[in-house]
Amino acid sequence: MSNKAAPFDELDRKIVAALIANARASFAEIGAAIGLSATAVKRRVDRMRENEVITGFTATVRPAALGWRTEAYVEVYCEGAAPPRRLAEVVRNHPEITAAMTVTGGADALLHVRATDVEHFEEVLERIRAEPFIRKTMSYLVLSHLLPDSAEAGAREPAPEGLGESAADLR
Amino acid sequence: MSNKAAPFDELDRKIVAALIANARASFAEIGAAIGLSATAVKRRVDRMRENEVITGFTATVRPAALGWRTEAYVEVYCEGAAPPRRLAEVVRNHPEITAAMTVTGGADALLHVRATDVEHFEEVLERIRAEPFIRKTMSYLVLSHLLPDSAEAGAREPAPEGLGESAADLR
DNA sequence: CTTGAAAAGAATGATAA
DNA sequence: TTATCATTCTTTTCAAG
Repeated sequence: MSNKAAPFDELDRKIVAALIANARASFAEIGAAIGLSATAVKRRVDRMRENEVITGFTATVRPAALGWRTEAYVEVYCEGAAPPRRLAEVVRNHPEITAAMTVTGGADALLHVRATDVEHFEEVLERIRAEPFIRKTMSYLVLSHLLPDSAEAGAREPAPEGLGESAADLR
Repeated sequence: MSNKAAPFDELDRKIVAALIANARASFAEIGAAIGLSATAVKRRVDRMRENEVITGFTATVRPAALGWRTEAYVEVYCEGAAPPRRLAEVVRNHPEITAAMTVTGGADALLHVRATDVEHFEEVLERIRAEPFIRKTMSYLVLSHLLPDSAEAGAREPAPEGLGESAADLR
């Protein structure tokens, strides 16, 4: 009664860390770094994609380079009970919302918003506030980042978990 | 007096969108989709990496699969004037902080924190609050996501910008 | 589970338009 | 800027330890 199906070992962790650091690294390269053949690495990656431990591979861009120079978090307060189903619909209507979640605390939801500039952000905010059951919003404009952006990068240390699973540091 | 050095055209935008959607796509594949040879695509990608329009390629993981089941945003209030330099130092001391920025509003900074569970989160919070000049924190635990995670993925429409540059939708 | 060989496909650099 | 071609490297499948 120990590990069920070798869900995630040290080698997997290192592979994930390598792919987070560089999603275009070759399997041979990763294998060389951790002492495995390219084939072995590929099979583990395939398995982790299957299990949705790895959900995809993406390019990280510098939003300012694409013209997105304004970033904000917006707390949303709704009329009465806010059904998350309905909130999700609203959120999808505004492409400038890049992340949205329900949270504890006074607000019903927290949105991450990107806009080209402050004028654009104001326009987005007005659009959001015009949605039927949004009662109030409260915005935090992002001034400067204190960490290298890191779209959640850099698996590091294992953290103990239930039984035999392990976790890796994000960032 | 129009475009200086072809900084970012429609083809570049499509390439970025393709790489955000799948960072492991081959240059030939991307080229076929947008009517360019693999070599031409590669050269444009090289240039965008050079310009740091594209800053890297990363794997997206499902944090819960790695044991990170608790997520929160934490507002930080400091004693007196909070020097961002000093704040950045503090932030780097806690690997559970995956993003941190200074913001407008009452708080001095907003942190994104990942922990394995609520107990771990409490421990992180205590560690942060024990830092010299942190006066107060206010936490928003994330309950559920309203959008598919998207580590800032999916460039879509061009948005007008200064003169002749273009921007792409994130998400 | 692993490795290693072999065919198919991709990356890269030179050449030329 | 672009495409084509040749070389090298990588991915992927397969047989087998």
